[in-house]
Amino acid sequence: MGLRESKKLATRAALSWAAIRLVVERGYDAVLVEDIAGAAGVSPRTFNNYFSGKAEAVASRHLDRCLRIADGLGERPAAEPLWEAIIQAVVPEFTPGPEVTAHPRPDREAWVAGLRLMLAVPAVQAETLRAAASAETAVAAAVGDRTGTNPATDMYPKLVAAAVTAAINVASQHYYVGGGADRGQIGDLLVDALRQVSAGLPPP
Amino acid sequence: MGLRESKKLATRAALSWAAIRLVVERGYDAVLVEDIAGAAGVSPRTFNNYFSGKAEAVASRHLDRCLRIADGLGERPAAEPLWEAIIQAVVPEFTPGPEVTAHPRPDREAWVAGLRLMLAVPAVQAETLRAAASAETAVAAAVGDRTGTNPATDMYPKLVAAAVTAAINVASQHYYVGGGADRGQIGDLLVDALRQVSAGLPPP
DNA sequence: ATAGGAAAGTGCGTGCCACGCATCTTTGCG
DNA sequence: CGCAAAGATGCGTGGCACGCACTTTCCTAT
Repeated sequence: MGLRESKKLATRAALSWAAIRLVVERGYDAVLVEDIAGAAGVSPRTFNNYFSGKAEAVASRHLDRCLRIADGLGERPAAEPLWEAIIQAVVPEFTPGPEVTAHPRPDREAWVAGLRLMLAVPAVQAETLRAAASAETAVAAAVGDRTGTNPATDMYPKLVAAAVTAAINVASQHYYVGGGADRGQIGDLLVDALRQVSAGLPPP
Repeated sequence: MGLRESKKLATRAALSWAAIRLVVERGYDAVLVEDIAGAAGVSPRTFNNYFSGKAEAVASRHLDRCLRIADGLGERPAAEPLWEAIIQAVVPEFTPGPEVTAHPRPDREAWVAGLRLMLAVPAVQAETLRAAASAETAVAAAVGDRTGTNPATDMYPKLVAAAVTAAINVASQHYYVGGGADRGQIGDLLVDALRQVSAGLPPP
């Protein structure tokens, strides 16, 4: 990768991170595109070369995460059962790295509160869902490779991808919106949700 | 219901219908909020008393449809198995009424082409997904009633609702984006998708 | 029946935003 | 070293979301 592309990725990451940080800290409406661009050290006009709007910038980290899930699924051993491979590909993307867990930041509750507010903004919800949905194509392709099905003709791989997205959405919502953000591990919720979906959701 | 509420519903329906018709005919960017308001016989300012933007107006019919699914599910006999009730609640909402099938309009292919274009607009995709997701609360409540589970504490009813949405999305996409909009019935795709999801999506 | 008040519709003004276009700067390569 | 392509920037414009104040319409309680 040349200098060109790596700088582009760095700018994109800086913009996305700045967008999230500022929105969590100040609230969605109180953050201007100008602020985000400034925080990322770039011109306001350049912001729109990367994202079509504030909401897309905020959701782009979720998009990247879902695309990494598709990649991760493609790299699981072929002998592994499908849903086990899915779980192994999904969970790591939602477990905070050591750089987060090492710092038990005192403002964690403020951060979570800001996150909740951010996720309650309609435009953010919409763009987040769209990000996940657009990544489903890549996930479906990986599922197609693994199961020998064709995403263009069979619904099966697309259904699996959409079901995975659904499980992720429900688990995330249960974790953040419901009061789970304090006591439980989100990874456990994810595993639970994915197992239930893969079991066909029979009435209990 | 008083005159007040029925007028409100009529205005909302008129705005939503006008938005869809104009966007399908002319393309998303070529339609101004002013045009939609004019076609609905209402002031431009009033448009924003009903919808936060063009995209939400376009997606509102899908929102209504998903909410009717929740209602319909609540009215299925309690003895009916859950997933059978779901299928019976979902399918009728996607089968065109006799007022559509009676008229084999000559411009049907143009309409479908416009529809495809409309569904390809990012803002429309995002708002459509958000509409379905917000209706999931109602669907989850109905599932909770039927199965004796609590949407506030258990993920199960929310997972069912999200899985239903996922199946609807995949079947719709397969029908419109894929070439199924001409030969097949969308109802068959929906039944197939819902059955696969309820069977746990085992690899074929 | 009617008066009072709530709810909906409207007009205006404002600030933000998405994006086309032209220009300048940086990068990769011969 | 110099050139062509890609990216960053500045400017201008049309549109949009929404707060606010005012008018109109409808419901309700006396």
